[in-house]
Amino acid sequence: MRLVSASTPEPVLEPDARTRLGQAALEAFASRGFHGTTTRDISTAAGMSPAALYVHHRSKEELLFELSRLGHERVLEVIRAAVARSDDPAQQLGDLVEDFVRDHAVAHTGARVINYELAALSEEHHAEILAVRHEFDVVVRDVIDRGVAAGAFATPDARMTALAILSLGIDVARWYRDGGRWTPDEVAAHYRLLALRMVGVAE
Amino acid sequence: MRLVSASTPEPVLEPDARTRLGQAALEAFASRGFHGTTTRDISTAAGMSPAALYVHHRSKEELLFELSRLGHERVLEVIRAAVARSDDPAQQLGDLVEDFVRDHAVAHTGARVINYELAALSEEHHAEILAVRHEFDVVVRDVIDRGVAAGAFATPDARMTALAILSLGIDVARWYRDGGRWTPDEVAAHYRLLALRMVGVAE
DNA sequence: GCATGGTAAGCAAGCGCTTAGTCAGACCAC
DNA sequence: GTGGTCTGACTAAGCGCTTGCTTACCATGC
Repeated sequence: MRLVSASTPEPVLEPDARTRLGQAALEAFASRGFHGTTTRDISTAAGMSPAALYVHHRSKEELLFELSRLGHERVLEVIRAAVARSDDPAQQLGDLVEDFVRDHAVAHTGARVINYELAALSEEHHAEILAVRHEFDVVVRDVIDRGVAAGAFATPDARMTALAILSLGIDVARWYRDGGRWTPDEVAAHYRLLALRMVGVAE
Repeated sequence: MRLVSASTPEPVLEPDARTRLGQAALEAFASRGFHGTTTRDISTAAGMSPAALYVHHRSKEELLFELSRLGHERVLEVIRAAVARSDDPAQQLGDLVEDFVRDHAVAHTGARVINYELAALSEEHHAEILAVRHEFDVVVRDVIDRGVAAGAFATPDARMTALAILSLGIDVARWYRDGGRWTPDEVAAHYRLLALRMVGVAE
């Protein structure tokens, strides 16, 4: 979040105040929700006074919006990059699901915020985020459509199948816990198989 | 919720105060979350003063707990009934998913509360709800285990597959909107197919 | 000598919940 | 039936506290 300043190299261990506030807010929003989190929770966790939040952000809502926007754009980049690695629809869908799911397991804190705190955004900010989310659908649906056109996939409703595949990944953010039964890679690999089966690809 | 009183038959159109408070709370919690909902929101929507809430419920949290407990027990009954209708694992899993998904689409308001407001419960109440949710996993896993044992299903990890199938249904509550592109029955039928494919049943 | 980044103190509003009391109907001796 | 008592649902008012956010001010480094 901070512009690089060559004149103050500073230790990597201590991120700047703006970043610390963002991290603290992300964790608080993920565990207690936007309305369950106070500005004092955030600023205290970042080691600052309540007023410091307003030096770096206009409001609590705008801080959520910024975290949400950054998170959504990062995830969109993840799935676009996965699709770009191949021309084969089955490979594309498999890679997309694997990367999407792994990301939701590894970054489940952030993923919880971007998936479950949308309703706390202002109307304008909400609309802006929904536009990015719509791109998720488009990317997945396009891959499925191409797979169907190539005869590799079979599904009675590509749009609903795309939604279901994204659902699978999103819900990982809800239930995944660090140090639980599975690693992110294990979940990702299994979900790749499930998604390919959902579109009718036989092993 | 109200005990029948023969001496005051009253019109069916107007539920009693306790029920109205419950319905108002469910809708408010679903759309704004537990912490985003005030006791004044709830009581006003039920057509009463703020103090009326405390005539029928000990606290806002206990009202959430009661809604959550009732909702979970109802859903558990839905999936148990679906499994009880057949002895064939494929039929059982198909029926279970179809009924579970339809329920989450039709009753998405209640389903949002029971799936996404757990963190607002007290520790004791949370634990009690988790016990019911564990039963969901057990029911689905048992069906899949029996299908695998019978040679009807094939999956590298029955436990994770069970979780993924429940995920699919739970996430319906997040995205489903009344009057949207699909009816609950259409979603349920499609998800039945997806779930059966996920366990390796070919059409 | 002035941005930049921070704080102490506190404001107005809103919060969950309580208190003291009203009122309609059920109950019952007479 | 009638008058008296009791009970349970409900409210007006408000308490003590917390909320998001502001203001006035201070320290540091270019």
